[in-house]
Amino acid sequence: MREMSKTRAKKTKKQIILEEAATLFREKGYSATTMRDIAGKVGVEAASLYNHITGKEQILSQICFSLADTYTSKMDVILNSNESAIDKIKELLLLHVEINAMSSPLASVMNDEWRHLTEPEHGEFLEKRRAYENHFLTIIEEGIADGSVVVSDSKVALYTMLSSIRWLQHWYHSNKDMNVESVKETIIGLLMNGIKKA
Amino acid sequence: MREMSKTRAKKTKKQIILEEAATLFREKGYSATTMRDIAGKVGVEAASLYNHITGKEQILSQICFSLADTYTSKMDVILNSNESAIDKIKELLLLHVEINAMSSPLASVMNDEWRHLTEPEHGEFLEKRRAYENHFLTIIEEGIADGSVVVSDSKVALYTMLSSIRWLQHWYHSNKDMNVESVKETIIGLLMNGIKKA
DNA sequence: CCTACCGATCGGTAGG
DNA sequence: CCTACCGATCGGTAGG
Repeated sequence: MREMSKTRAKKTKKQIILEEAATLFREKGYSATTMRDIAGKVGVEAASLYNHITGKEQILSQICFSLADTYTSKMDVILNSNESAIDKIKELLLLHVEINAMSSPLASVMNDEWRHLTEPEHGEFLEKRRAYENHFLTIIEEGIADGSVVVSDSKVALYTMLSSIRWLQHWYHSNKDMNVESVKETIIGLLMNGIKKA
Repeated sequence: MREMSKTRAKKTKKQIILEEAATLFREKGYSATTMRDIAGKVGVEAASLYNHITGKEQILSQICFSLADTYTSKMDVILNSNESAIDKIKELLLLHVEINAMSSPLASVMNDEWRHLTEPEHGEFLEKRRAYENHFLTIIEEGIADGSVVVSDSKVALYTMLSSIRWLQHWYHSNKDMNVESVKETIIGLLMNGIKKA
C-alpha cells in the first residue's frame, strides 16, 4: 500500500478504516470479518486500529448511523418541497435506487448487518428506521387521499417497494453489463406503475 | 467412526438439528451461531451433534439445498402447466410469497447465508440459482413476446420482483397485526400491475 | 450421548 | 504504529 493519489480532500485514518471495514462486512458479514482482516486491508497491525476506533462494534454502528443520517436528511429535503405526493414517492424511490446502485458498501452493511448491534445502539437504530418508515407511510397515505395512489395496504406497499430495490446492493459484481440509467428507469417504472391510479 | 443408521420412521435427530440451526442462523447469522448454541437448543452437548452431522457447514448446505430443491420442483409443475405466460408469472410470485410469508427460517437462511458456503457447495448453489432465474426469465420473455407483459428489461424486472418479496421473511415478528391473505393480494397486485400491459 | 480436551483464532490490552 | 501477549471461545476430536 503506497500513497493514495486521490485528488480529494485528505481522508482520516478512521475514515479509511470505516471504508475498508464496510467492504469486508459486505463481503463476509460482520461476524466473519476479523479485526486482523480489517487491519490487513488498511495496512497496519490489528493492535494499531485501536488508536483510531474503540472497537469492532463501534465501526459497525458508525457505518449504520452515518448512512441512516444521510437517508433522513435527504428525505427532509423531499418532504419540504412543493411537489405532489406521487412525485415525492417517486423521488424517495429514486433516492433509494441511487444509494443502492452506487454499490457503496455502506448500503449493504446498514441493510443487512445492523442486527449485530448491541444495546443501546440496536434499539436506537430500530427507532430511527421506524421514524423514517412512518414519514414515508404518511406520504403514501397522502397519495391515497388525493386519489393519485391506489394500493390496498400502504404498509405492505411501502415494504414491498423498499425491499424491491435492495437487490441492487449486490448487483455491481454480478451484472456489469447493465446500464445504471436504464436499470433506474425500469425499476421506478415498474413500481410507480404498480401503485398509480390506472 | 460408527455406522450411521438412517431412521425414516419419524422426525430424526438430524432433522431437529437442522431446524434449530436454521432458526438460530436466521436470528444471529451463520457465523455468529456456535455449535454450542445449536446443541443448547437441541438439548445435548456440542460434541454429540457430530453423531448426526459432519460439521457446521454441512448444516448450512443441507438447509440451502433442500429449499432450493423445493423451489425447483414447484417451478417445474408451474412450467409444465397449460397456463399463459402472465399466469405462470403470477403463480411463481405466489410461490415466493407463500414460502417467505410462512416465515420458515429456511427462506431466510437460503437467501442470506448461502454466501458462507465454501467450495464446491458455494459454486453449486450459485449454479442452481442461475438455472432457476433463467427459467423464470424465459417465461417473462414469453410474456413480452405475446404482448401480455410490458417491461423495458426482463432481468431488472425479475430481480426487482423477487427482491420485493423478501421482506416477508423477517415480517412475522414485527407486524403480527397483518393478515396473510391480504398481504399476498397487495404484493401480487402491485407487482402484476407493474408489469402488465396497461 | 457424555467428559475431557485439542489447536487455532478471536477481540482487545500493555507498554514502549 | 509496533511487538508481545492475554483470556475466552471457537469448531471439532478422542475415547468411553
